[in-house]
Amino acid sequence: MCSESSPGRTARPGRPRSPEADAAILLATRQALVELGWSKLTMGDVATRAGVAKTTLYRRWAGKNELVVDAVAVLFDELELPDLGSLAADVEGVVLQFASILERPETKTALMAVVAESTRDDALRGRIRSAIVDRQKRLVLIGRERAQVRGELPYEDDAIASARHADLIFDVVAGAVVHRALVSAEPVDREWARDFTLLICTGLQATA
Amino acid sequence: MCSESSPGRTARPGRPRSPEADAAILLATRQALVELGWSKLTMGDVATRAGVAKTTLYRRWAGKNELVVDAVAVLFDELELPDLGSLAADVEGVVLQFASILERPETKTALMAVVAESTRDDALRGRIRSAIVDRQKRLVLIGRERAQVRGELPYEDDAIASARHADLIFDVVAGAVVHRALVSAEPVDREWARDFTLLICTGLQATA
DNA sequence: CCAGTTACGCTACGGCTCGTAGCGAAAGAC
DNA sequence: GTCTTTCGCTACGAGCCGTAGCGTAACTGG
Repeated sequence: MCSESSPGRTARPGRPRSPEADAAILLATRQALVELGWSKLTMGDVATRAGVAKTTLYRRWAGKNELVVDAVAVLFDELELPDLGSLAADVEGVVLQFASILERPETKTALMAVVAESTRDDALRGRIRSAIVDRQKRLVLIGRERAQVRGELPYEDDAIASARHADLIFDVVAGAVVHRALVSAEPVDREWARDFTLLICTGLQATA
Repeated sequence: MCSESSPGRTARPGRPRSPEADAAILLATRQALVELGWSKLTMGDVATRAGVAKTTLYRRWAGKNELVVDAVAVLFDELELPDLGSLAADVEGVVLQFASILERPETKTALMAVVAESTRDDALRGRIRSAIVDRQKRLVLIGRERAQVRGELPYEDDAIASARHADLIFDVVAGAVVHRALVSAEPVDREWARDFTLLICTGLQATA
C-alpha cells in the first residue's frame, strides 16, 4: 500500500525539474547583475544567458524580486566565523565577513533593491529574512555565545530581553557595514573594522 | 552696461519655469510613492497627478531616480536637533529624528531603491549625498561638537582622524536605524533608541 | 509497453512604460 | 514687436512584461 519511494516525499509523477537549469539560471542572474545591475536586468535576458526558455523562469519564480533573492542568497552560504580568541577579534571577523560579500558587485546592486521592494511585499521580506538576514544574524549569535563562554559577556536570564539585545547588536553591526559600503560607498577594510570594533566594544566616550 | 538685473544670476530670456509646477510634481511624486511604491511609480502617472505634461518632467529631471531623490529630499529639511543637555540625550534625539523620517511610507520605499541605483551611477550618488546624506550627517557633527563643549568627548587634533571618526559614528548611527527600520522592519521607538544609545555610549561589555 | 502527468522550448501576443519628436500657444526679456 | 524659452498635447518606435498555446521530452505507475 505504501506507494512512496526512496527520494524524500516528492514522489510526483511526470518529468522532474532540471537541477542543471536551476543552477544555470541562478548563475546567469548573478552574471547579469554584475554586467547590467539590478534595474537593467530583465527576465528575458537571464533566460537567454542561462540557455533556457523564459517560461521556464516563470514556472519557478514569481518574478525578478524572488529570482534575485535566491541568486544572491547562495553567496551567504559561505558565511563562517572561526573562533578568533576574543570578543573584539570575533566582532572584527564578523564585520569583514559581511564586507567580503557586500562588496561584490552582484550584492551591492541587488541587496538594497530587493529590500526596497520588500517594504511593500511581506512574502518577499520573509524570503529575504530566511535566505539572507538570518544567515547573517547567526554569526552574531555565535559570536555572543562564545563571548559568554569566555566570560567577556554575561549570560542573560530574561529570554526576550536577551533576544532583543541580540537584535539590537545585529542591527548595529550589519547596519553599519551596509551603510559604510553602500551609502557612504567607502571600503570596509581592516582599518575600518578595527575602528568599528573599538567603538562597539568600549563605547563612544572611551574611544578617544 | 551692466545688463544683469536683480534676481541672482539667472537672467535668462524666455518664459521662466513655473515654480508651481515644480512643487506640484514633487508633491505628486511623494503621493505616488505612498500609494504605489517605488517600483510601480511611473513618470506618466506622476505627470497626470501633478496636472502637467510628461515632457515637462523630462525637461527638469533626467529620470525617475533623480526625481524621487529630489521629492524625498525636502523631507530631510526638517531635521533639527535641539540641545537636550547630554551626549546620551542627543544621540537618542538624533536616532528618533532619523526614525521619524525613515518610517514614512514615502521614504521607506524610495530611499533603499535610489541607493541601490546609485551603486551604478556616480552622479546619482552625489545627488543623494548632498540632498540627503549630508543633511543627516550634520546632526551627528552638531551632536559631537556639543559633547566636546560639555567635556563629554575630547577634541581631536588630527583633522583627518577626526573626520574619519565622525564618518564612523555616522555610519553606525544611520546604518543601525536604517537596518532596524527597513531590513528588520521593526519600529524605532523610544525604547529601542534608549537601548541603542546605551550600547553606543558605553559599549558592548558595559551594556549587561 | 502504454497511458497519465509534468517540464521544457518555442512562438506569438496584448498591454504597459519609456523617452523623444513635433506642433502651436503662452509668458517673460529686450 | 521680436526673440527666446516653456508648456500642453499628440503621436511614435522601442523594449519589457507575463501568459497562452503548441508539440516534444522525461519520468511514474499499471
